[in-house]
Amino acid sequence: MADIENMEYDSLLVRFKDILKHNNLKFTKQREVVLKTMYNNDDHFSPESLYMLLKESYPELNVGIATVYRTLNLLEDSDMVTSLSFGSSGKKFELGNKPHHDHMICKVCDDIIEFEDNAIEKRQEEIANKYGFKLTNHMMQLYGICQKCQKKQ
Amino acid sequence: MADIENMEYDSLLVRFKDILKHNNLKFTKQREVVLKTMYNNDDHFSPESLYMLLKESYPELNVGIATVYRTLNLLEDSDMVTSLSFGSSGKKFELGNKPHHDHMICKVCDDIIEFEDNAIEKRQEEIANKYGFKLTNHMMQLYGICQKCQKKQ
DNA sequence: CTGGGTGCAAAGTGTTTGCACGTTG
DNA sequence: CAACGTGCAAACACTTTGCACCCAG
Repeated sequence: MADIENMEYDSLLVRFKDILKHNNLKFTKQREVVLKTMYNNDDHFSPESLYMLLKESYPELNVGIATVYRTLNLLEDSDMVTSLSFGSSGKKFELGNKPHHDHMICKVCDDIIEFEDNAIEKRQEEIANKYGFKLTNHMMQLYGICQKCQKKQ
Repeated sequence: MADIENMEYDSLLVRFKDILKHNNLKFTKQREVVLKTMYNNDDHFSPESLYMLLKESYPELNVGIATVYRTLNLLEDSDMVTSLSFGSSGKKFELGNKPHHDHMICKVCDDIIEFEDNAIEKRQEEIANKYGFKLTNHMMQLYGICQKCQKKQ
């Protein structure tokens, strides 16, 4: 997992082009627009919601949902995006240009709050070591009710 | 989330019957057999694998996959089983008769190692408090390569 | 004997794939 | 101009649902 934290858009783009070149893949308008849209609308996207946004923003490109899936999978394989899998109804993807973090998810409004915590990361390493397990990555999600939704009730 | 830790099978059964009664639902052979099978073969089941095991163990009941899904959902709603959602290919369910724990998942052999860690649980509470977030539950999964599979390579 | 439960098959989801055509390098 | 990429629709995998019959209470 290479370090792509805190990169601005141009650097992400360069990195993406590099990955494409190294794999004999081509840089297309569709691929560009997926990356750019995820960057500009910093958020957690379902393939569907990203698809909708792309149709709206670039109607002339006529992007297909299959391309969105293909591009997201490509970006994930290249460690440029990360996916979260919730209970049901598919994954959400986020651009990996931020330091590693985990997520708190509100059960009421589905809002996602990001947080980082080194203490937990460190403890995870210790636990893995104890079991002789070689850690590559993890996912942690805290579920509950966010401040806003608590007040509404 | 009521406390159903460390219950033996009979207590689980009583609890299940109570839940059914309170909701005007019926105690059927199929529902009984799902609970019993999960208890006897303490494991993480996909609906499919549980279904296979049921067909093998109780061929005369002729259980349908739909009933397995319905029963697992019912048990989950009643907080008697918990589900894990992995990257893709659906959820796995486990009976909630053990203290809370999290999972390490081997990317090579798909083996699941359970562990508990109070330090992390406590830290999660602290983080949630910091954001005014009311925590109800969480899931944490560590991905990597287990000891066995490391040796094989 | 009545309302919920079941198996079956069909319908829903979300995601991937085969194909003919289009575009990149 | 030779791949590779794309949109489309069909295929897939997993899960839910409508229905006629069944069974628990």
